[in-house]
Amino acid sequence: MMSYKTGQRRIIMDYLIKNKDKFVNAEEILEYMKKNKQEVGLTTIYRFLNLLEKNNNVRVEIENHTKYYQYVLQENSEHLFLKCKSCGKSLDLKCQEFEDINKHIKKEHKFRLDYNTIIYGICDNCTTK
Amino acid sequence: MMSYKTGQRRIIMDYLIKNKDKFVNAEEILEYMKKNKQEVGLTTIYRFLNLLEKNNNVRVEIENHTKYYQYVLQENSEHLFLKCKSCGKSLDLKCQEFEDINKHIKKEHKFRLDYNTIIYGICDNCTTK
DNA sequence: GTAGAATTGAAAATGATTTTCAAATTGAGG
DNA sequence: CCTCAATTTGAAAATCATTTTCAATTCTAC
Repeated sequence: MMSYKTGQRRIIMDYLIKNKDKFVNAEEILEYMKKNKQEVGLTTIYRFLNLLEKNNNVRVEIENHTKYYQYVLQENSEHLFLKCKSCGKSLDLKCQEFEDINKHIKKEHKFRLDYNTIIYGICDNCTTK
Repeated sequence: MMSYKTGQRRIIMDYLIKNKDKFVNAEEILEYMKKNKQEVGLTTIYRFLNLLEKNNNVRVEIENHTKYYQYVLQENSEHLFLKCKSCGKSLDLKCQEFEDINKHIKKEHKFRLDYNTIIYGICDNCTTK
């Protein structure tokens, strides 16, 4: 496991978990830290985010040359994630159908799915307008 | 449809189609153009790639701060695409199982899948080493 | 304690992409 | 063929998130 029990990493970690339903970027984390008088440098934030990414603890999304991160809780770490390309609405795909797909991909295509993959689509609401 | 029948866009287009099995970046396209004495500026390449992306004609992947593009042929434009995060091996998911998943997502989750989504995993070969 | 390793962060560097803007090309109508 | 407006082009400059550097600080064993 990662050593974020110590130092500023724990602080960054807490922020990520608190915001587990959004995608946040380094700048936003820094902003929050500043407001709450937490001393963390931008470089440290970037370094830790890279670590989390390498360890597959986060979903990563890039928009406008900026990386956004979402911490993946253990309980959701085996579910695919669907997100609307247009409005951002998103959900964990927990139905049986996806368990089946995972099995199918494993058996027939010999791949182990990366559950942090973000699957994109357009939600009904965005389609009809 | 897009107006790439004219000018340098057609040249870029041809290159993308010729390399439809890889992901290529702007610099590689430029390099190729230079070698073949085709006059196309980097700016034009970037502009056209952005256009293709907006029109959902390409799959986009970002690695090391660099965007890589893969042209999506009409015939594959309704299949999900699976790629190994480690070695890059990839395939179009054409089985019935995925047709079913598409229907499921449409009916139960009210999303229209974006077929240009890249689903990541680890292939057998990369898993066992 | 103390040495070695890991972490931190300010400042500078990086580098792919975008913006700007003036020149060239295109295309629709006459 | 012209002509004019709209589109496209590209060189150079600007942008800006991220990485690198490196010296200082903190942590961890022993």
